[in-house]
Amino acid sequence: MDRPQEDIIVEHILDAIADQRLRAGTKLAEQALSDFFSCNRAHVRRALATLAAHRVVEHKPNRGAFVATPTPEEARDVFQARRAIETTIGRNAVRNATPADIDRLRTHLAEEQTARQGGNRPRAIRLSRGFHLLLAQIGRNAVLAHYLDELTMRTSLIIGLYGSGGTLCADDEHARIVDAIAEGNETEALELLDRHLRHIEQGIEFRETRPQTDILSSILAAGG
Amino acid sequence: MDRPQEDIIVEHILDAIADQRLRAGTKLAEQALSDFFSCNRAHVRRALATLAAHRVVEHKPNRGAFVATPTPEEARDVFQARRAIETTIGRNAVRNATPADIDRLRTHLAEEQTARQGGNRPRAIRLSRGFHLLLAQIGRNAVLAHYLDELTMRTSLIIGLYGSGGTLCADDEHARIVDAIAEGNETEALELLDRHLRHIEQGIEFRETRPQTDILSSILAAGG
DNA sequence: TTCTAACAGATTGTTAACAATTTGTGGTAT
DNA sequence: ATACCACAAATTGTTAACAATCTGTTAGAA
Repeated sequence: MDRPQEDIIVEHILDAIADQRLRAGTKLAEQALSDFFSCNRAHVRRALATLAAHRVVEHKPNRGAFVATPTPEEARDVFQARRAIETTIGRNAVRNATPADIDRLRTHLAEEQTARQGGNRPRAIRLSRGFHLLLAQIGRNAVLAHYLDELTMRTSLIIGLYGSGGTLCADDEHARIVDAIAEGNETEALELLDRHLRHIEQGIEFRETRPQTDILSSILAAGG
Repeated sequence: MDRPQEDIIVEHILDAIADQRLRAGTKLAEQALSDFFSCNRAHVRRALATLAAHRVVEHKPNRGAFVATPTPEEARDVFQARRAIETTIGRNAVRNATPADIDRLRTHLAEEQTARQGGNRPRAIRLSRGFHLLLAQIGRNAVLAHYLDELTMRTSLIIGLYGSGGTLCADDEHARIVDAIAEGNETEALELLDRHLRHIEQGIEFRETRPQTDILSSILAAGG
C-alpha cells in the first residue's frame, strides 16, 4: 500500500461521508483525529490536505478543517456532472458487460433489496452508492470511475443537507437498468440511467442548513 | 486566499506540468522544492499530498514524489473522460454563451494564432489548453470545469510522453468550434468538439519512455 | 573484470516543542 | 440585562531535530 497511515485516515473519513455518518459542516479537529487514529498531527494534516483536494473537506485558515457544505449551485453542477460521466460509464458497461458482470449486478440488487426491506438504512445507502460504483467498474475506465467515486460522496453530502426524509435510489430503477444492460439494449439503459439520476436530483429541496456539532469520535468508530 | 504558501507550490507545479515544462517521471525532491519556495518541508509535503490527490504526482514510499507517468490505458481513459465531460461543457457553452463570451473566444483565438505563427511553442501550448478551459468557464459548471482542468494537465503529460513532435490543438479546429457556438448550432459544435478531441488522441503514439533527469529549479524558475 | 559488501551521504519519515491565532469565560462598566 | 474588554484555554500553524531508509561509491574477493 502507498502511505498506509494517511490513506487509512482518508479512507475512513471518505467512508463516513459516503455513508452519511459524517455530515456537511462537521468540524474535523486535528487533535481528535490524531487521537482516534493514534498518529501524530502531521499525518492528520496531510490527510486533510488530500481530502480538501477531493473537495469533500474545506479548509478555513486558522479555523480548521470542516466537512464540505455544497451550495445549491454546486449541487446542481454535481448532478449534471454525474449525468455526463455516468452516461459514458453506462455505455461502457453495456458494451463490456460479461455474463459474470451481470451476475455481480444481480447479486448486488438482491443485497440492496434485502437491506431495504430489512429497514437497514445505513447499509441501503452504502449499497445504493455501490451499485453506481459497480457500473463504473464494469465500464472499465478508471478515470471516470474515480470521478464518480468523488461525485457520489459529494452526492451523499448534498442529500444529507437537502434531501427529503427518505431520499434513496429506488432499487427498482436499478433493477430495470440491469435488465437493459443484460439485454444489451444500450439506448434503453442510458435512458433509464439518465432518468434515474434526474429522480435523485428531484428528491432534493434546498433549504437553510444548521451548523453541525456532531461528535467526531463516535461517528468514526461506527465505521466498518 | 486559502493556504497561500501551499497553494503557491501546488499552482506553480501544476502550471509547469500544464506547460509541458515538467515532464512525466521528474523527481520532485522535497529539499529542492523547499529551497526554491523558501519554506519548510512540511509545506512541501502537504503540497505533494494535494498534487497526488489530483493524480498528477505519484508518491513512492521512501523514494519520494514524482511527476505522474500515465500508462497507455490511463491515456485512453483520460481521452474518453474528456469527450464525456467536454460534450456537456460544450452544450452548456452553446446555451449560455453571451455576445461578450463570443468576443472572449475570438480574442483568445487571435492570441493563439499569433503565438503559433510567431513560433512561440510554450505560449501556444498554454493558450491551446486555455481555449478548452475558457469553454468550461463559459459553460458555467464549476465541477466539470475543475475536472477538465485536471484532465488537461494529464493530457499535457500524455502528450509529453507519447506525442509526436508537433502535437498541438489545431487552432482552425478551435475557430470552427467558436463559429458553431456563435451560430448557436449545438449539434455542429458538439460534433466538431468531439472530432477535435479524437484528433488530439490520434496524434499520440505509445512507445517506451525514458527515465527523466531534469533539473527542477530551472524548470520552476521558468514559470510565469 | 565483475560481483558483492560495507560504508558515507543524501533523502524521506516521524516526532515534539514552540509560536500565533482563535474561542470561550468571567468580570466590569454602562 | 447587555455590551465590552481582558485573560485563559484550546486549536491551528511553524519549525527544527532526530530516526529510518535509500543511493551511490569504494574496496575487496572470486
